[in-house]
Amino acid sequence: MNHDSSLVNRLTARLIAGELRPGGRLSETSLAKEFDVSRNTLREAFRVLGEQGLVTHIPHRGVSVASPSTADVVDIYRVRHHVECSVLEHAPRNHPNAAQMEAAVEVAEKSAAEENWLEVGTANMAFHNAVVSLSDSRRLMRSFSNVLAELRLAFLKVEVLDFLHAPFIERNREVLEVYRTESPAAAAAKLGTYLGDSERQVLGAYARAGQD
Amino acid sequence: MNHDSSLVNRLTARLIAGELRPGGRLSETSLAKEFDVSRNTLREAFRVLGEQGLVTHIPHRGVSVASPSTADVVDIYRVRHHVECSVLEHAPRNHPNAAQMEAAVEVAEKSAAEENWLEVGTANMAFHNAVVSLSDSRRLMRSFSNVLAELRLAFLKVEVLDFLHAPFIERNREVLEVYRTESPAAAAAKLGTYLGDSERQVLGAYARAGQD
DNA sequence: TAGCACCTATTGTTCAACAAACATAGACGC
DNA sequence: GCGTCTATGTTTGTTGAACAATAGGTGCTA
Repeated sequence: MNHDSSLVNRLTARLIAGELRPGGRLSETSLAKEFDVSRNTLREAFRVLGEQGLVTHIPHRGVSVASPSTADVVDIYRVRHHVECSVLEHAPRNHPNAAQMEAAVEVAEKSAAEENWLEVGTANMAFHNAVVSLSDSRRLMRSFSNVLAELRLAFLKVEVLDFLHAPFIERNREVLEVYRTESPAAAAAKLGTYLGDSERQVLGAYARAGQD
Repeated sequence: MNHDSSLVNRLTARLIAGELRPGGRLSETSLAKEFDVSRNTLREAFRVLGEQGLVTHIPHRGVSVASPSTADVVDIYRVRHHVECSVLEHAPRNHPNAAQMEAAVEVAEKSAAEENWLEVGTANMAFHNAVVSLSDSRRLMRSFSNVLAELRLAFLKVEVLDFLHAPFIERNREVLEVYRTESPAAAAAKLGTYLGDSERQVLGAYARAGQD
C-alpha cells in the first residue's frame, strides 16, 4: 500500500512462488533489509497480507507464511464450491471471459508438456479465477483469488505439485466445453464433482504427508 | 493488528456506527491524536481496513471512509446473491445456527418497535451473517461480513436507514420459516427475490439522492 | 480566463529508541 | 534424570521525530 503497493506484490510473488516455505517465519528486520525498506513499511505490508490470508500473524510472535491445516483446506473447498459453482451456474451463456478460461487451459496444457508444474499450478489458478470472473463482480474476484492463493500454499506445503495438478487440466477443459456447448448449469454440476475429487486428492496428500 | 487489533475494532465501530461519514477524509495526524496512538500504528490499521473495503486509500491523498457508488452497490448485491443463496440452498435442514437467525429477527422486531433504525440495521446484518454462517466456513463468513459492512456504508451514505430496513424485517422471518418448515432450496429462492427487491430499493434511494 | 511558479499541508518512509513479550539456556531442587 | 525457576538475549509493539515527495491551493502574469 505504500507507494503503489509494489512491496505487497513483491512479497506475494515470493510467497506463491514457494520461495518462502509455509510455516516459515518472516523476520521483520531481515526481510526489511532484504527488500530494502524500513521495518514500519514492511509491517504495513504484513497487515495487508495477513488480511488476505497469505500470512499468519500471532501477537508478539511475528508473522509466518500461512500453513493451511486440513481444516483450512476443507474450509477453502467449501468456499470454492459455493462461489465457483454458483457463479458458473448463473453465468450468461456466452460470457466474453470464457476466452480467459480457454487461454488458461492452453497455458496449462503447454506447461504440462514441458513438465513445468509450478506454471501449471499458476495456469490452474488463472482458470478458476476466470470462472469466478464470469460473475462480473470485483469483490467476488478479489476474495476468491485470495482464497486460491492460500490454497496454493497448501499445495506447496505438501510438495506434490505435479500429480496433483496433472489430472485436472483436462477436466478444466471439459468444464469449459460443457459450459460452451451445453449449459452453465451442467458445467456447474461437473465443476462440483471436480472440486470434490480435487479436495479428496489434496486431503489425501495431507494425510500421506502426516500434516495436520 | 497491533496488540489485539482493538484499534481496528475501535475504528470499525465508529465507521459502522456512522460517526464518520462515507467519503469523509481520515486525517492521519488528527485520528492518531484522537485514538492516542502513533501515526505509524494508525497506518497499519488503515491497511487492514482498506483491505476489508471499509476505507479507500489513494496514494498521497490519504484515507477516506468508503463511499460506495451505485456500481459498488450492484457489485455488493452480486456477491450477496451468489454467497447467501448458495449457502442457504445447500445448508443442512436443521443447522444449529438457525437459532442465530431467529435471534437476529427478534432483535430486529424489537428495535423496529422502538424505532431504533440503526439497531435494526445491525440486527439485519446479523441475520444475513447468520445465513452465511450456515456454510460453516470461516473464510466465507469473513469475506461476507466485510461486504455487508461496506453495504452499511452505502445505507449511511443515502441516509435513509428507516424505511429501507423496515419492510425487510418480516421477510427475514419468512425466509427463516420457509427454511425451517419447507426446504433450504425454497428458502434460497425466496431470499433471491428478497435480495433483488432490496437492491432495487437501495438503487432507488441512490437515484433520489442524486448519488453516482 | 488560462497558464504558471510558488507555498503549504499531508502523506510516504525512514530511523532510533524503548517497553513488553517471548525463547533459550543454565542453575537449582527434587 | 526431570521438571521448574530465573537470567539473559532476541524479537515484536509502539512511539516520536525527521525529511522527501506529492497534491492542492494561491496569487501572479499575460
